[in-house]
Amino acid sequence: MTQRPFEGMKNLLKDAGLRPTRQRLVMARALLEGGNRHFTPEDLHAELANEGLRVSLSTVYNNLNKFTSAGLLREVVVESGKTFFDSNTIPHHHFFDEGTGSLYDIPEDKILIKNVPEPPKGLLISGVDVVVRVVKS
Amino acid sequence: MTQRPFEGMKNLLKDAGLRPTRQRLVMARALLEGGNRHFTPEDLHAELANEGLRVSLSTVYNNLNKFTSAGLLREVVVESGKTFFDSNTIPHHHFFDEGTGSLYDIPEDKILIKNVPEPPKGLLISGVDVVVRVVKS
DNA sequence: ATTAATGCAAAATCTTTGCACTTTC
DNA sequence: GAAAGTGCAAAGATTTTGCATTAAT
Repeated sequence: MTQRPFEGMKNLLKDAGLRPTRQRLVMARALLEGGNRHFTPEDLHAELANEGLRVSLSTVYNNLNKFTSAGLLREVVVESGKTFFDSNTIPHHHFFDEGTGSLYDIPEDKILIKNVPEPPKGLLISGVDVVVRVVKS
Repeated sequence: MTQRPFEGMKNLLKDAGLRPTRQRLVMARALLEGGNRHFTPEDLHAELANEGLRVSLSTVYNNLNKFTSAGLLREVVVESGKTFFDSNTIPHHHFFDEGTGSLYDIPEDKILIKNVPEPPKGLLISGVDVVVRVVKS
């Protein structure tokens, strides 16, 4: 994991074409410093609030979307009605615990996928997502 | 594809522990007669309305959920904020066209998946879903 | 100074629920 | 006639948007 120096966050945002506002710096630090994270907008908003960092919920939503468009985050779809974001943008797969709603990364090269058929005419494969659903045993 | 006889629908529902009401028969016919289908609750509601078959949207939602619990349908999660149902309950995978929102089945045995890692402690694999995202080429 | 971002409240989705009425068993 | 299902309108939950204010270039 690249432990990004504090000052680097500003450049990270600038390089992504995003103005380094206080709110975005706070979000970027929480998300991109340290290890891979899976979270909903609410999760992040609550976490920041807990630390006394106030960023409005709509700004959290708006910026998570901008971060995602800029390639800083990735969206993971595993449950209808909830959006998860993933700070790991390298292609990879997931375990999804249906009971708790927790996600766990599976490195892409751990799973062998072969013989993916040709897509329908006029379409190109943009990505392959594997979700391994798990339940309490 | 098993073309279920008209009368069979009643038994299908009964066998699933669901009272064969007019609304459920109408839904079951639309969904389970003929080939595999992918649809949202809104899709189905509009389709029925088009044919002059009135079933309230809440009843469509409620019954799609009951059908799913009963194993008559399956839920497919590919896009946050939208629930897709699939009348094909046999395990299989999907192409998802991000542009149009269309789903296409991929038979389970077409794709070879190997080396799925052990799930985290205390968890058991309940299913493996592969979504092949495709875009206009 | 210009342009973009924030925060709030309001609106837009999508889905579930409470309850009186109707249908099935 | 008891139990379950329906339909409506209302409530929930999640996400986006309009707009005045504030901050970044």
